[in-house]
Amino acid sequence: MIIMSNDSLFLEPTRDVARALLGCVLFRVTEHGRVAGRIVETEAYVDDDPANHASRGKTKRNASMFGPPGHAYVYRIHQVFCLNIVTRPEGVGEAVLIRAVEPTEGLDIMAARRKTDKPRLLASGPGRLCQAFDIDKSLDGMPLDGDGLGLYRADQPVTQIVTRPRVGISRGVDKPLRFYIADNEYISKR
DNA sequence: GTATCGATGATCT
DNA sequence: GATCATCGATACC
Repeated sequence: MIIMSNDSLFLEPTRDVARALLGCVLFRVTEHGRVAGRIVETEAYVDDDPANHASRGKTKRNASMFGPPGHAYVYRIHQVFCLNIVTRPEGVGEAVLIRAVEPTEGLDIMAARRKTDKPRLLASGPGRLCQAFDIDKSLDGMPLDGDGLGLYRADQPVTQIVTRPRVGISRGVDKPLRFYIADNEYISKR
Protein backbone atom coordinates (compact mmCIF):
# COMPACT_ATOMS: atom_id res chain seq x y z
CA MET A 1 0.00 0.00 0.00
CA ILE A 2 1.35 3.37 -1.02
CA ILE A 3 1.73 6.03 1.67
CA MET A 4 0.41 9.26 0.17
CA SER A 5 1.96 12.58 1.11
CA ASN A 6 -1.17 13.57 3.06
CA ASP A 7 -1.02 10.42 5.23
CA SER A 8 -1.58 11.08 8.93
CA LEU A 9 1.71 9.27 9.58
CA PHE A 10 3.54 12.48 8.71
CA LEU A 11 1.70 14.37 11.45
CA GLU A 12 3.08 12.16 14.22
CA PRO A 13 6.03 13.48 16.24
CA THR A 14 9.01 13.48 13.89
CA ARG A 15 11.07 10.98 15.89
CA ASP A 16 8.13 8.55 15.64
CA VAL A 17 7.93 9.10 11.90
CA ALA A 18 11.64 8.37 11.62
CA ARG A 19 11.10 5.06 13.43
CA ALA A 20 7.93 4.21 11.48
CA LEU A 21 9.71 4.74 8.16
CA LEU A 22 12.12 1.90 8.94
CA GLY A 23 10.99 -1.11 6.93
CA CYS A 24 9.02 1.00 4.47
CA VAL A 25 10.02 0.78 0.82
CA LEU A 26 11.19 3.84 -1.09
CA PHE A 27 10.83 3.63 -4.86
CA ARG A 28 11.65 5.79 -7.82
CA VAL A 29 10.56 5.57 -11.44
CA THR A 30 12.46 7.31 -14.22
CA GLU A 31 13.10 6.76 -17.90
CA HIS A 32 15.82 4.30 -16.82
CA GLY A 33 13.22 2.13 -15.08
CA ARG A 34 12.23 1.43 -11.54
CA VAL A 35 14.41 1.15 -8.45
CA ALA A 36 13.35 0.41 -4.88
CA GLY A 37 14.81 -0.26 -1.47
CA ARG A 38 13.77 -0.98 2.09
CA ILE A 39 14.53 1.91 4.43
CA VAL A 40 16.96 0.70 7.10
CA GLU A 41 18.34 3.95 8.56
CA THR A 42 16.84 7.39 9.29
CA GLU A 43 17.52 10.51 11.31
CA ALA A 44 15.03 13.00 12.79
CA TYR A 45 15.58 16.77 12.59
CA VAL A 46 13.22 18.47 14.99
CA ASP A 47 12.14 21.78 16.48
CA ASP A 48 14.60 23.45 18.87
CA ASP A 49 17.43 21.46 17.25
CA PRO A 50 20.61 23.34 16.25
CA ALA A 51 21.50 20.66 13.70
CA ASN A 52 18.23 21.22 11.86
CA HIS A 53 18.57 23.35 8.72
CA ALA A 54 15.25 24.94 9.68
CA SER A 55 16.49 25.99 13.13
CA ARG A 56 17.47 29.49 12.03
CA GLY A 57 14.34 30.26 10.09
CA LYS A 58 13.14 29.86 6.55
CA THR A 59 15.62 30.51 3.75
CA LYS A 60 15.68 29.84 0.04
CA ARG A 61 17.57 26.59 0.62
CA ASN A 62 15.34 25.08 3.32
CA ALA A 63 11.99 26.49 2.12
CA SER A 64 10.50 23.07 1.38
CA MET A 65 11.02 22.06 5.03
CA PHE A 66 8.33 24.61 5.83
CA GLY A 67 6.06 23.26 3.11
CA PRO A 68 3.51 20.45 3.33
CA PRO A 69 4.33 17.19 5.14
CA GLY A 70 5.02 14.12 3.04
CA HIS A 71 6.96 16.16 0.53
CA ALA A 72 10.67 15.90 -0.22
CA TYR A 73 13.36 18.25 1.03
CA VAL A 74 16.45 17.73 -1.12
CA TYR A 75 19.63 19.70 -0.52
CA ARG A 76 23.22 19.51 -1.62
CA ILE A 77 26.10 18.98 0.78
CA HIS A 78 29.68 18.93 -0.53
CA GLN A 79 29.20 17.24 -3.89
CA VAL A 80 26.22 15.04 -3.06
CA PHE A 81 22.48 15.29 -2.46
CA CYS A 82 20.49 14.21 0.59
CA LEU A 83 16.79 13.26 0.73
CA ASN A 84 14.50 14.22 3.60
CA ILE A 85 10.77 13.74 4.06
CA VAL A 86 9.02 16.72 5.62
CA THR A 87 6.87 16.00 8.70
CA ARG A 88 4.47 17.86 10.98
CA PRO A 89 1.88 20.47 9.96
CA GLU A 90 3.03 22.89 7.32
CA GLY A 91 5.27 25.64 8.64
CA VAL A 92 6.92 23.82 11.55
CA GLY A 93 10.16 22.87 9.79
CA GLU A 94 10.86 19.28 10.83
CA ALA A 95 11.94 16.39 8.62
CA VAL A 96 13.36 12.87 8.49
CA LEU A 97 16.63 12.27 6.66
CA ILE A 98 16.65 8.96 4.77
CA ARG A 99 20.20 7.71 5.36
CA ALA A 100 20.19 4.21 3.87
CA VAL A 101 18.07 1.64 2.08
CA GLU A 102 18.51 -2.05 1.38
CA PRO A 103 18.18 -2.36 -2.41
CA THR A 104 15.28 -4.60 -3.47
CA GLU A 105 14.51 -3.70 -7.09
CA GLY A 106 16.47 -2.36 -10.02
CA LEU A 107 19.90 -3.22 -8.62
CA ASP A 108 21.34 -3.18 -12.14
CA ILE A 109 20.14 0.39 -12.66
CA MET A 110 21.58 1.47 -9.32
CA ALA A 111 24.86 -0.27 -10.09
CA ALA A 112 25.14 1.63 -13.35
CA ARG A 113 24.50 4.97 -11.65
CA ARG A 114 26.82 4.20 -8.74
CA LYS A 115 29.53 2.58 -10.88
CA THR A 116 29.82 -0.36 -8.51
CA ASP A 117 28.26 -3.82 -8.31
CA LYS A 118 28.63 -4.24 -4.58
CA PRO A 119 25.11 -4.18 -3.10
CA ARG A 120 26.40 -2.69 0.14
CA LEU A 121 27.75 0.37 -1.70
CA LEU A 122 24.63 1.10 -3.72
CA ALA A 123 22.50 3.04 -1.22
CA SER A 124 24.15 2.81 2.22
CA GLY A 125 24.49 6.51 2.98
CA PRO A 126 22.36 9.54 2.11
CA GLY A 127 24.53 10.66 -0.81
CA ARG A 128 24.87 7.17 -2.24
CA LEU A 129 21.13 6.64 -1.95
CA CYS A 130 20.40 9.81 -3.92
CA GLN A 131 22.89 8.83 -6.60
CA ALA A 132 21.44 5.31 -6.89
CA PHE A 133 17.88 6.69 -7.04
CA ASP A 134 18.74 9.60 -9.36
CA ILE A 135 17.48 12.11 -6.79
CA ASP A 136 18.62 15.69 -7.17
CA LYS A 137 17.49 19.24 -6.49
CA SER A 138 14.75 18.96 -9.11
CA LEU A 139 12.81 16.78 -6.64
CA ASP A 140 13.01 19.36 -3.85
CA GLY A 141 9.47 20.12 -2.68
CA MET A 142 7.86 17.33 -4.68
CA PRO A 143 5.25 15.08 -3.04
CA LEU A 144 6.03 11.39 -2.47
CA ASP A 145 2.84 10.21 -4.10
CA GLY A 146 4.23 7.46 -6.29
CA ASP A 147 4.57 9.59 -9.39
CA GLY A 148 8.31 9.31 -9.86
CA LEU A 149 9.00 9.01 -6.14
CA GLY A 150 6.98 7.10 -3.56
CA LEU A 151 6.75 5.00 -0.42
CA TYR A 152 5.17 1.67 0.47
CA ARG A 153 4.09 0.92 4.01
CA ALA A 154 6.20 -1.68 5.80
CA ASP A 155 4.93 -5.25 5.38
CA GLN A 156 5.50 -5.87 9.04
CA PRO A 157 6.54 -3.46 11.79
CA VAL A 158 10.25 -3.39 12.54
CA THR A 159 10.82 -4.48 16.12
CA GLN A 160 14.57 -4.34 16.59
CA ILE A 161 15.38 -0.63 16.31
CA VAL A 162 18.71 0.78 17.45
CA THR A 163 18.77 4.42 18.64
CA ARG A 164 22.01 6.42 18.47
CA PRO A 165 23.26 10.02 18.18
CA ARG A 166 23.15 11.41 14.65
CA VAL A 167 26.03 11.25 12.20
CA GLY A 168 28.18 13.94 10.63
CA ILE A 169 26.85 16.99 12.48
CA SER A 170 28.65 19.49 14.68
CA ARG A 171 25.73 20.83 16.70
CA GLY A 172 23.03 18.93 18.58
CA VAL A 173 25.38 15.94 18.63
CA ASP A 174 23.99 14.58 21.90
CA LYS A 175 20.43 14.01 20.71
CA PRO A 176 19.64 10.31 20.10
CA LEU A 177 17.73 10.83 16.86
CA ARG A 178 19.37 8.32 14.54
CA PHE A 179 17.47 5.09 14.08
CA TYR A 180 18.39 1.92 12.26
CA ILE A 181 17.34 -1.69 11.97
CA ALA A 182 19.48 -3.83 14.26
CA ASP A 183 22.03 -6.09 12.58
CA ASN A 184 21.18 -4.81 9.10
CA GLU A 185 23.95 -5.05 6.51
CA TYR A 186 22.96 -1.89 4.72
CA ILE A 187 23.21 0.84 7.33
CA SER A 188 25.90 3.45 6.70
CA LYS A 189 28.96 2.90 8.87
CA ARG A 190 30.73 5.23 11.32
C1' DG B 1 31.48 41.19 -2.80
C1' DT B 2 34.12 37.75 -0.34
C1' DA B 3 34.93 34.09 3.05
C1' DT B 4 33.51 30.12 5.34
C1' DC B 5 31.57 25.77 6.15
C1' DG B 6 29.16 21.62 5.91
C1' DA B 7 23.03 16.21 7.83
C1' DT B 8 29.34 13.22 2.43
C1' DG B 9 32.00 9.88 -0.05
C1' DA B 10 36.12 8.02 -2.30
C1' DT B 11 40.67 7.12 -1.96
C1' DC B 12 44.99 6.32 0.07
C1' DT B 13 47.93 4.73 4.12
C1' DG C 1 42.27 7.36 10.20
C1' DA C 2 43.32 11.36 7.24
C1' DT C 3 42.75 14.04 3.28
C1' DC C 4 40.39 16.29 -0.26
C1' DA C 5 37.18 17.07 -4.02
C1' DT C 6 33.81 20.74 -4.97
C1' DC C 7 29.85 24.05 -4.63
C1' DG C 8 26.12 26.61 -3.08
C1' DA C 9 23.90 28.73 0.80
C1' DT C 10 24.89 31.58 4.36
C1' DA C 11 27.52 34.81 7.19
C1' DC C 12 30.22 38.52 7.46
C1' DC C 13 32.44 42.93 6.07
